[in-house]
Amino acid sequence: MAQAHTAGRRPKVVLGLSGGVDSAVAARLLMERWEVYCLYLDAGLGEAGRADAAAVAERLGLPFEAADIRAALEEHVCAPFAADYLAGRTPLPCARCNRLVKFPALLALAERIGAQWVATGHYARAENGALLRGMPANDQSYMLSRLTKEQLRKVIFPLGNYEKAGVRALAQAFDLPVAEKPDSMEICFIPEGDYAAWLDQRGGTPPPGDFVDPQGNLLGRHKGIHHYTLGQRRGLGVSGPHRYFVCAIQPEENRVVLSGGTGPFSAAIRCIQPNWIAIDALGGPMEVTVRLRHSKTELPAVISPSGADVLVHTAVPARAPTPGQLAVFYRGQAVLGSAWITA
RNA sequence: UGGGGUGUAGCCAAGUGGUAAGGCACGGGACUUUGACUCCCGCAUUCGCAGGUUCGAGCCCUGCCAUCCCAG
Repeated sequence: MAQAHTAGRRPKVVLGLSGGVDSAVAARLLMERWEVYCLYLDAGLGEAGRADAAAVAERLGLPFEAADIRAALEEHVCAPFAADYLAGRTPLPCARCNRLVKFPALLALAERIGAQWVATGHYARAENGALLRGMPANDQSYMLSRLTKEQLRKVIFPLGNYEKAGVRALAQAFDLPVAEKPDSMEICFIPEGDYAAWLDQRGGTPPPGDFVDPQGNLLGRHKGIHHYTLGQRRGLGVSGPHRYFVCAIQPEENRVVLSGGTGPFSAAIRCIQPNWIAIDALGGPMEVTVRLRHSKTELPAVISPSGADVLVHTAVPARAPTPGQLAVFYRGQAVLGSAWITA
C-alpha cells in the first residue's frame, strides 16, 4: 500500500509500446520514476506486435491499451507516401508519422488521463523542447526532426543515453519477453517489406517505361518509376560495360535516366517547409552540418533562407540529394531543424 | 555472290599452346525504424558446331553454321 501511495504521486507518462525490444526497455526504465501507461498503436497489420506489446506490459504490471490509428495513418502517411512515389519523389513515411500520427496519438491519451508527458523507445534525447542526438551508433534524431517544439516539450526519450547493445543486455537482465526479438526495420504499414507491391495493389501506379542515358539513348525498360530512387544502382536489371545509377526520374515522360561513373552529386539543394526546433526562424546564412538521408553521413554546409524555403550549400558535393527525403540540420548535439528536399 | 571481321556465362570483355581475368546483371548476407548507397560471399568442368594436330587447345589446322562491314 505504501508503494501504491507513492506511485500515485509520480508523474504520469504515456509510452508508445510497439512490441519491440526498445520500447520494452524504455518502459522498464521509465517505471523507476514514473507512472507509466502503455499505448500500442495499431496500424492494422496483424496481431503479433500487439500481442508482444501486451505481454511486455503484463510482465511489468503496467496498464495497457491500443489505439486504432489506421485512419490517421492513411491520411497523413499512406496517401502522401503513394503520392510521392507517383510524382517521382522518395517518401520518408516514418518522419511524417512521428509528427502527424504517432506523437499526436500518444499526446491524445496523455491528455485524456491527465499525463504531462509522452515517451517512446527512440534513440534520441529531448530536453526542454530541444531535440538532441542519441548515441552515435544508432541515433534516430533524423526521423524525429519533424516534431514541433510544442510536441517536444512533452517528450521523454529514455534510451537517449543508450546504445543498442546495451538495450539488448538490459532486456535480458530485466527478463523481458521480447529480449531476443529481432529488430524490425521495415515500414510498419507495409507487409513483407515490398513497398512497390503495396503501391501496385493500391492501384494507380505508373506503367513500365524506358531507361535512357543522359543523351536520351534507350538502355532498357523499367518496371514503373515508383520502383526507383535517386542514386539507386542495384535492381535496375540493366547490364553493360559499367554500373549504372539512377540520376533522374521524369514522371512526365515516364522515364528513368541512368548514368555511369559514380552517380549523381550536387552541392546546392533547395528545401521547403522548414521545421525549426532550436531557433524561431532562419534569419540569415548559418553554418551547420546536415544529413540528407537517414545514414551516418553528415556534411558541413551553409544554409540560408530563400523566401519560405531553405537553400543548402554543402562544403563538398553530396551524393544524390533526393526529393522527398529530409535535410536535417545540426549544431553540435542539437537538431536545429529540418526541411524537405525538393531539388 | 565475291572480299574482310567476329563468334568466351544473361550483357560487356581479358585470354593467344599449359589446364577460363575483370566489370555489369543476378542470388544470398552484413548494414539500416523509409527508399537507397556501401561492404562481404556466390555465380562458365567450359570457350558457335564437328573433326584434326599435340603429352596438352579457347588459343594451331580443316569443314560447317551464325553474325557484322565493304563490295553489288
